[in-house]
Amino acid sequence: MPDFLGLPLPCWVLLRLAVRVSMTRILNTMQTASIKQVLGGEIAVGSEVTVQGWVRTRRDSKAGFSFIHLNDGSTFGNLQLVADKDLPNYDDEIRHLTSGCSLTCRGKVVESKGRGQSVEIQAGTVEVVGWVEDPDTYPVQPKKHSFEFLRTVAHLRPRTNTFGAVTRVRHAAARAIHEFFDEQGYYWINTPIITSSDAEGAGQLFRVSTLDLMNLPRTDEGKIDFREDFFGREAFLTVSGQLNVEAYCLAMSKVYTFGPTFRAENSNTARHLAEFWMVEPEIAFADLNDLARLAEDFLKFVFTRVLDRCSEDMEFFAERINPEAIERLRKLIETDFVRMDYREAVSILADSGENFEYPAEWGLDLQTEHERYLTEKHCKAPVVVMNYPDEIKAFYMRLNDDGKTAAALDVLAPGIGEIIGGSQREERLDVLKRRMAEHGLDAETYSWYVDLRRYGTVPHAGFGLGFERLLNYITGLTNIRDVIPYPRTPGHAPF
RNA sequence: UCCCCGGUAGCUCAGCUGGUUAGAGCGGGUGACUGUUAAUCACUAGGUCGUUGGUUCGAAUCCGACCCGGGGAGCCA
Repeated sequence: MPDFLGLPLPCWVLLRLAVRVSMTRILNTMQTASIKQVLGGEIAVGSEVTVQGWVRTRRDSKAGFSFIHLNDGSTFGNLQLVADKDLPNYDDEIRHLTSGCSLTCRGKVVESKGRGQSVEIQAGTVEVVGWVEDPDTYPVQPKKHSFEFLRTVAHLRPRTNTFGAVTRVRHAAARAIHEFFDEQGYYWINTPIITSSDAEGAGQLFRVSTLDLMNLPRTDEGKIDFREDFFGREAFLTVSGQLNVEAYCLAMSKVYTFGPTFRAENSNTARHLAEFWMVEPEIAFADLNDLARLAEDFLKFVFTRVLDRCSEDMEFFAERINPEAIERLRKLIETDFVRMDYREAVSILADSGENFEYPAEWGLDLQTEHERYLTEKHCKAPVVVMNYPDEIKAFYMRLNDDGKTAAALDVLAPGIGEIIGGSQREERLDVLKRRMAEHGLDAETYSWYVDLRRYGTVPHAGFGLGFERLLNYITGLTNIRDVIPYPRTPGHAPF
C-alpha cells in the first residue's frame, strides 16, 4: 500500500497508469486508422474504424449508394468507402463530393463485394471536413497531368499518385541513409548552413547579409565594409559541408553530413537545383579503396531498403514512369562494381571504336556519353573510375605519388552516369599548403582547415552524393524538380 | 549563359500554306444507367488564342520586341 504521507511517488505512478489505461481505452473506441492500416489488414473485418483523408474520385450508383476513393498519404492505394443513400447527408453533401474534398468517415471494415479491393468501409457517418471551393478549377483532377503543370501547383501536387509516391520514397531513402551510417557507427554531423568559406574554391555562392542594400557601409577605399555586416565579415550559404565535417572526422573517425546545400550557379537543367540536399560521409584512417567500398555498400543498402519498404510506390514508377525502375536497382544491388583507373577508362574509350562527340584523352574530364559507354556497353555494371588527372580536380584531393594524378573517384551508374564523386583528402601539411597557394586560396580563411594537418593528421577520404539525383535514379523521374517538394532554380522560388 | 522547341477552355492538345460563329478528350454541372473501379451514355456551361507593337480589307495563324515554360549544352551534386 502506498504511504501517502511519506512517499507520494507510488501514488503518482498509479495515477499515471490509470490515466494511460483510460486514454488507451478512448483511443481504442475511436479506432482512428490510417488507410495503410486498413488496406494492410491490420484492422479486423467487422470492426468499426474512423478514417480521414482526401477524396480522389466519387462514383454514384442509382441503386442507392456512392463509391468514394479516399487517400491519406499513408500508402499508395486508395480506400473505397461505400456510402448508402440512407445516410442523412447523402443528397445534400455526399453526392456532391469532388476530388480534393477532405472528410472523416466512421464505418465498418467489410469484405468488398466488388473486384479491385479486398476490403472497404461501409460508411456509418461521412463528415465533410473541407469542401473544394470551385471544383471546376481545382487543379488536381483525376486525369493525367504534365509534370510541368504540376510544378506550378507544387502545394497541391502531393495529392497525386506520383508525388505521393515520391514523397514516401524520399522519406524511405533518407531514413535508409541514416540507418546505414548508424548501423556502421557513423555520427551525423550538423555542419553549418552559413559559412564564410567556399569549399571548392569555385562555384557561385549565395550571400548572407543584413546590410542595407540601399545604403551600404563603405571603407576608406570605397569598398563595401563587411565589418559592419552581421557576422563582421562576408558570409554565404554553404556549398558543401565537407571541410567542416573533415574536422569532426579527425576526432570521431566515421561521420557524415546530410542536409541542404546551396549553389547560385545559373544553370537551368533537369539535374540542377539552387537548393538541394547532399550526403557527405568522411572516414578517417582510410584511403581511396576504402572509399570505393563504402560507396558501393552505401548504394546497395539504400536501394535494398527502398525496394523493401516502398514496393507499391516502386511498382507504380515501373508501370508509369520508367519500366526499368525496379529492375535496374535490383541489378545494381546484385552486381559487383567494376573499379578502374582513369587512365584505363580513357584507353578503353579510345579503343572502343565508338564515334564520340567529344574526345576521350588524358587530361579531359569524362563526358556523359563516355560514362554511359563504360557502364552500359563495356562493363555492363556500375563503374568506379579512380585517380583522375590532378589538374581537373580540387585542391583538397590527395596528390598521388606519380605527381600527376589525384586520389579522386566517381561512381558511374548505368542509365544515369555519375552518381557519387569523392576523394582521399590531402593530409600532408606541406602539400596542402602548396596546393592552396596554387589555387589562390586565402590562407587565413582556411587556417583552421590547415590545422587539421598540423595536429594529428591522418589519411582520410569522403564522397558527396546529391540526394535528389539519387531519387531521380530510384524513381525513374528524369527531372530533379520533381523529387524535391519545392524546387528552387534560377528565377524561380515561389511557394 | 548559349542553342533548339513551345505558350489556344480548369488540364492535355488539335487548328497555324491568313478568310464566316475557335474544336476534341478529360475535368465541372444536370440527367440516365450500373457493386462501381481513370465506369459508361446524353445534354450543358466554359476561351482577351502569353503580352505588346506591326503587316493586311481581314491575324490564333505572318513579322519584331518582351515575358514565361520545356528540352539540350556547359558547370556540377
